[in-house]
Amino acid sequence: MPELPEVETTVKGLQSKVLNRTFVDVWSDWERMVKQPKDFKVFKKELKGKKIAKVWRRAKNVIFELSDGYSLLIHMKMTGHLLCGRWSIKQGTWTATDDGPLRDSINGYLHVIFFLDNGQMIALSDMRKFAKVQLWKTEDLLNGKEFLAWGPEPLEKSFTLAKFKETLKGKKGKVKQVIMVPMVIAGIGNIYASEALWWAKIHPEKKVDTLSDQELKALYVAIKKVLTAGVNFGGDSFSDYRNVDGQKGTFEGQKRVYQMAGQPCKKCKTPIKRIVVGARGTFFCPTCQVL
DNA sequence: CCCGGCGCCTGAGGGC
DNA sequence: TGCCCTCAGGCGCCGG
Repeated sequence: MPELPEVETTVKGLQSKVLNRTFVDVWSDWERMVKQPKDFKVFKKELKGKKIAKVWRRAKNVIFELSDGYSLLIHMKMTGHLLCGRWSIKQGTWTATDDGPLRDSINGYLHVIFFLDNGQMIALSDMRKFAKVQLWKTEDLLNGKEFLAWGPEPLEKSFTLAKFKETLKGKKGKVKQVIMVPMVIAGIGNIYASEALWWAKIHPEKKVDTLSDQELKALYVAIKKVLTAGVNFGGDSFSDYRNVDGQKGTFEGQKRVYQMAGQPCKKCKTPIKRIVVGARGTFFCPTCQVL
């Protein structure tokens, strides 16, 4: 699912394809994905004619900075991904008009398609329909309650060990749950949380306020390590995630625990265990990661 | 205030 | 073979 590395990969792909293009139209067969403005007709009217000046990422959101002081924000949630290609719409259903990114069935759930002025399109494919699309005045977005509340970006230079410790200070609960909260740290989801904790040799259910200085440092290093690897390998290869060309990432070989229950730990050969933490599947080595 | 649980969705997979 | 039930999962929100 799209976490920081997957969203980052999507953003890079978009930067290479859609900068300086202008939105000329937008189609949807599931208009409730557009949350702001709530009325799809208004959304369409406001988006038309806006030019893409910049594409960037904040937390797990893709943000298109547009002309006239607007920004388009897309959160892909679990099964969403953005594809670049060409489609035609007839009687409310879409058809691909080139052999673009529809490489496998998971790409075939297009629910919002943005049309650009050069005939190119950006499509939001999302099997589960959880994705969220919002158009804001950039100023309102940047000063919005939600935007301001997001935690630090773990791959930014300003995210130092001291900053990380400060971030976790006073937090309670199980470490895995805490590092997955967007308002604590941005961009870490279920996959990379399990992976980071394995590298740091910390049990996912260990209370965050009982972590030693050494463990905090190990976790800090591990978070940066797995997210950086995720970006470098173009995102994960085992979820519904696809890049803008419809292809999987190549993180597969880097994976150590996620969805590997029963397989031997890469450090000690103990079978990886699956437990549920905060209603989410969680994978760890019961020997390397003790409570 | 903190934590658990729900809602939004639908394909996959298990049971019978 | 096919139907039905359950589950996964980001994350905001609600209720205890």
